[in-house]
Amino acid sequence: MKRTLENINYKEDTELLARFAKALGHPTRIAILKHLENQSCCFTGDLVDVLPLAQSTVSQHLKELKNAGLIQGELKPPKIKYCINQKNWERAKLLFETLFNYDLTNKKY
Amino acid sequence: MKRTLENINYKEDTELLARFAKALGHPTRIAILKHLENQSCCFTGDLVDVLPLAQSTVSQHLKELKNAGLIQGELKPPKIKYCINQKNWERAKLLFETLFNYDLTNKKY
DNA sequence: TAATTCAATCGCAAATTTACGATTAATAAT
DNA sequence: ATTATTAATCGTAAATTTGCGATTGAATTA
Repeated sequence: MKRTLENINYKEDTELLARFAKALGHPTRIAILKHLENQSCCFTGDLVDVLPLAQSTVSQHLKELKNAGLIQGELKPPKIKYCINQKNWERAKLLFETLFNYDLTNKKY
Repeated sequence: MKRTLENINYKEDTELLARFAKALGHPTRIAILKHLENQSCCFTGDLVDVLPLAQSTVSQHLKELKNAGLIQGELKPPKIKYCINQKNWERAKLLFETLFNYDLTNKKY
């Protein structure tokens, strides 16, 4: 963005939720996460086989999911085993639930 | 993106979920939606007062939320009243739930 | 009719995202 | 020691996103 002289401070939860949402904001990354849910874990190569994208592109998507904290990689040389980061996955789940269930939780009484 | 000669076809739900997630992928837009949940509905001007952003920028964020189907605008000349699009909101909620509750719904038995 | 109000849109600039091929680094196998 | 395998990273290009001020269009009010 341009001319952003001062940064905006949103609530921490808002920032975090947006971060998670942004990471989920690409069909390839949704597909990766769905695959990880099915397989529990998998190697980068498995995903390259499944997705119609170059290895470097898949690697980049994995990096973004990792940076957002949604997945984690474990070294199994020379491969890397990726799994969903359960702790942050639960965190994300709760943040989305809070957003979508606002009416039920806060407006009923 | 570059050199995308053929488009990738993901499942419809995957595409839709990614679309919703992308729209949620900015703290300003999360803030707008939270505000709409609190107020039920509001005018663009209300949001401009609340957010430390230019009117045109807020308008752009509203446009993205509208394009994703998460909100809808109702003409109340010369103002425009924005509300959450309940139908699509529910759709989004379900798609996120399906993603996050995969283990529970599909792996328990 | 003219002035005012509200919000979308335009035009621009900078940053970020998406994608690819090529290269690199690390490890395993020969 | 050399070769092969795996996946990250680099460099590049194009598209998209984010932000702003200025302008426009629509409708209300004076």
